[in-house]
Amino acid sequence: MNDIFKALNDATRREILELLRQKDLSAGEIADAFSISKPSISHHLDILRRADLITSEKKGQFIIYSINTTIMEDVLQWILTFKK
Amino acid sequence: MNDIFKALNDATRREILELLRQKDLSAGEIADAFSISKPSISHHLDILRRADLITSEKKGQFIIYSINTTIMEDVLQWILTFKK
DNA sequence: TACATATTTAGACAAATATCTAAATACTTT
DNA sequence: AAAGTATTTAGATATTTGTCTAAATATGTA
Repeated sequence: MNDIFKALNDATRREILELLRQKDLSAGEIADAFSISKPSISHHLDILRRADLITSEKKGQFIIYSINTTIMEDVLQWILTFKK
Repeated sequence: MNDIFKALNDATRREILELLRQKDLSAGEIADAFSISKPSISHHLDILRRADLITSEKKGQFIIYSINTTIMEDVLQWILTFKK
């Protein structure tokens, strides 16, 4: 739970999730969407992956990232305990 | 939105919200629930208040904190865009 | 008014974080 | 095999963050 909130506590990472919500993307494609260096994006992807918010799969020369929405369920449940 | 995720990105602050979910508490009562100093708790309360996750009201010598669940709605909506 | 209680503000410090450049690794193509 | 492309790892650095102690502010009570 700590890892998830930590991962979500960064605007760049939240934007990465919003991109991946639409479709799977390679690390390079993700990096192209931002004006920060590829190593920095790689680091963000690592944090998201550790939190299980995304998964990665090697496709030849590329590494394709996908969102894992099931983990969002945990956050959802936590938030829901406050509603009402 | 950034402020909210920032506020939620700390186990102590999330526990404070869980306490306040049950009932309003004074700053001192909140501090008593943790083993960190009162100034540190005061700082956490400030961050939660800035994020609008809690409100405070002076009652004589005490400051009573209450949870503001309406702000949780924003997080909820953000999370929900990822479900399904 | 003087003292006690409740809370915050100020200032310092160590740990964590986001970023960068340079180098390493892995795959593809010529 | 050599060169090019994609991505990560390593190491450095500046900023942010969580915590502390000491002091300040505000309220209540003797």
